[in-house]
Amino acid sequence: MSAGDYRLEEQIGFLLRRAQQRATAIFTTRFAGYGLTPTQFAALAKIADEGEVSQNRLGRLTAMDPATMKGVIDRLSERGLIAGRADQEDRRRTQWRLTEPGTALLAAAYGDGFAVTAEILDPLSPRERATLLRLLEKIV
Amino acid sequence: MSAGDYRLEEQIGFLLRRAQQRATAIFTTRFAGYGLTPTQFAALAKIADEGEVSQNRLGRLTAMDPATMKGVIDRLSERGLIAGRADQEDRRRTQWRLTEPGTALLAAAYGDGFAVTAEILDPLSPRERATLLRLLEKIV
DNA sequence: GCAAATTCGTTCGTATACAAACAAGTTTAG
DNA sequence: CTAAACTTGTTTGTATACGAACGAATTTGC
Repeated sequence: MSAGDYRLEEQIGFLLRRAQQRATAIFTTRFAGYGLTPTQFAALAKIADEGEVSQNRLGRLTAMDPATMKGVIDRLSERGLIAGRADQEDRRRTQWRLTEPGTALLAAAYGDGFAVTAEILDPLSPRERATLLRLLEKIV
Repeated sequence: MSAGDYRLEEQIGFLLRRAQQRATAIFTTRFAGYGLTPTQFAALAKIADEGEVSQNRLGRLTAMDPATMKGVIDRLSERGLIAGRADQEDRRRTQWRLTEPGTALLAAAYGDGFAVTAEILDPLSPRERATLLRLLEKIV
């Protein structure tokens, strides 16, 4: 393979990066009123699913490493959207849950979460959407 | 739509983020010896394609905004992989090109660029690979 | 020909993202 | 039982990523 054959635009990594840029841009526009980033929204949604969850477990559920998770938790906590309590069984752990304002904000934002997904996938037919999700699942 | 219907794992934004994480991890492993990040490699490859290119134009070609592009250019320049010269026609512009070490490093790295793409797409059949690229193209 | 609009590049601030190294606590193996 | 291995969470450093605001240079519209 010679250098001249390498076309950046056709590399899966480059396409994934651009697709994520568009997805993030759509999310940012739609969520401007909430002041939530994609990862913050993901964290809130997963805490809601779990009821109460430790920081490391939340990181695994939302695909964030511990160092990244800490920053997200700190910002949500400072805003009063989540609250932590020391775990009695394992003194290394903090268990996090939604506060009342966090629950309310998340309830208000869910609809826009669906709208973001719809807008990202808008250029595709229903069949193509299912195919894309299936193929992405296979390479993650 | 109720809150309970929102499944983070099935949202296209979340899948794109995870897919890019895997792609970046594969790239990082394969390129450890070069000390190049995905964006740095993309910038070098595009400068090679263009011969000489301004900073903003390179940003458009590699899908980086001007603020991001500056950091990438600075790091490549500090390493001596690229060199800039003032544009005579437009005094706001700097034109960037590969240095000899930059050309040599890029030539050595291209093969690993193909290998990264192959490894990311390894779980898919040839037909699925083409489909994935086509669908991603439609949503970027 | 000149004011308005645009482009080029920079700086600042905020938010992921992750490697590496670490302390403290918990679990496991022999 | 206890040393080794592992887990949890933190800190530091580097690298995207981008909004916003800016000065300087160039192009456009009339």
